[in-house]
Amino acid sequence: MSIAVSIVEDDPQVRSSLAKLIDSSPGYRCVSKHASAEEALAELPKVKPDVALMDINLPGLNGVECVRRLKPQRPKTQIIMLTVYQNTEHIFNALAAGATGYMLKQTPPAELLAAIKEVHGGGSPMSSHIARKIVQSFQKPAAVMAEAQSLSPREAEVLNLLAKGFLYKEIADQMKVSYATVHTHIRHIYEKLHVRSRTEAVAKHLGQNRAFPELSPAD
Amino acid sequence: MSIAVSIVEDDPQVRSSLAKLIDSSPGYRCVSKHASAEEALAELPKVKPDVALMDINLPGLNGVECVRRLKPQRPKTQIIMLTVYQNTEHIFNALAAGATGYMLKQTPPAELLAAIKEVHGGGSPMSSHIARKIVQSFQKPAAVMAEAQSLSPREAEVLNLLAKGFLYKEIADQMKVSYATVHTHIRHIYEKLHVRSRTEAVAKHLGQNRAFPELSPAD
DNA sequence: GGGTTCATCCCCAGAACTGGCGATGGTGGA
DNA sequence: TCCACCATCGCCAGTTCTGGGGATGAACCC
Repeated sequence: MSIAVSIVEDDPQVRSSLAKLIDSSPGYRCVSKHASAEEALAELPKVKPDVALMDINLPGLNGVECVRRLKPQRPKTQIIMLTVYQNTEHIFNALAAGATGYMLKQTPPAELLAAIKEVHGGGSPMSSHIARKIVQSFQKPAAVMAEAQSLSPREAEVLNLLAKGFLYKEIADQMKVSYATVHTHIRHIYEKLHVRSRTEAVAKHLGQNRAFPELSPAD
Repeated sequence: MSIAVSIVEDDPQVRSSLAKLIDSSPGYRCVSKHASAEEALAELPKVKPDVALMDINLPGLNGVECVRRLKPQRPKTQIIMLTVYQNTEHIFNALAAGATGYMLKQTPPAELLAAIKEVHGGGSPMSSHIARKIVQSFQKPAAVMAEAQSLSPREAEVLNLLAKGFLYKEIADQMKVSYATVHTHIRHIYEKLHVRSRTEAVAKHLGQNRAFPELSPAD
């Protein structure tokens, strides 16, 4: 059976050329086209496509919001964002909302078809630069790495428990040491990481300020 | 100029067949082969390859540790992990350590060559199932999403600032409201997210317990 | 009008955290 | 041997957070 694809895209030209590409390729069929998120939200649950190509920059409700609302209703429909935006915020928001692929609009037709097949087969296709940005989000800055390295094993253990929101007392119980010891470890952690509170330490530890790297305290 | 590739792999057969593949493909050349992480750490800074293929399961120092130590010395060398492990912990650890690609050993030769080219060209090649797992790590569980949705815009704003480690007073200043208002918002956030402290709220907000989803307080 | 949600502000008491000051014993390197 | 680091434990003062109890006005919907 061919892969059923829906298109959500406001530009009539792009929309019809995508549809044409899909319908003219064996193994694929375009089952619906939508000019707005609102229309897609109304129609897609009935159409039940395998894959949806979703523009981000839609008039009215944007593509990310559309994904966020659509995904709970149609978890099996795999959504590929198709956009010109390469900034990390858009990427993370789209993926967090439930998209499984993220391709740039400039992608050549053959690659786009391959992406549709890949997402339908359990993969997560992305343009190469997008993939690199996602991978980089796992990599902490060298400075943070160096600081983290300076923590002793015991201190690292405490930091992990701190990050889960445990109280000092709970950490003490789990590590089979006294409250005072936990307290001391934490003071050392704060010194080494140059922070003044558990939340700052945790934010640093989780490599955070990922999606929203605006500003931080004491900077 | 062809792409200079080094191989770090303890199995002599796999090692030599990889080398053979690379050397017999135009545009690629195998510049060194290493049977252990220790050897690679000593040699690679001299060899200066463009790309290194790294096994995870090495005797002695493992591949992830090797990457962690190598990357600071050779930031330009792009490292592709080549392994049989598909579990998320290995993947995240490898990427956090500085690997930019993650391919399974069963990958067909043509794809492996494409991956080398891709990583050298600024991408991050990964086997399709690996990519999906990485993307899934951005997607928060439905329950957390629902809770997050219930936050008012103002509360969401407070939560973002909480996540950066600001004090109540600092949040108040930035939002141009009183300490009491921040306090009230935070109490509402805690109620809606079912947490009892800022760190728990932040952990939930950042969709954390990603890499280490062991246990959490009050579970 | 009545109900709801939101955003804003206030007081208070108790719990938890932060940051000083200690201390001991063990381990491992210079 | 001495020094550095680590892990463990203690006390105390001050700060910050948590969780109750209020309150007001505005906006919205039925």
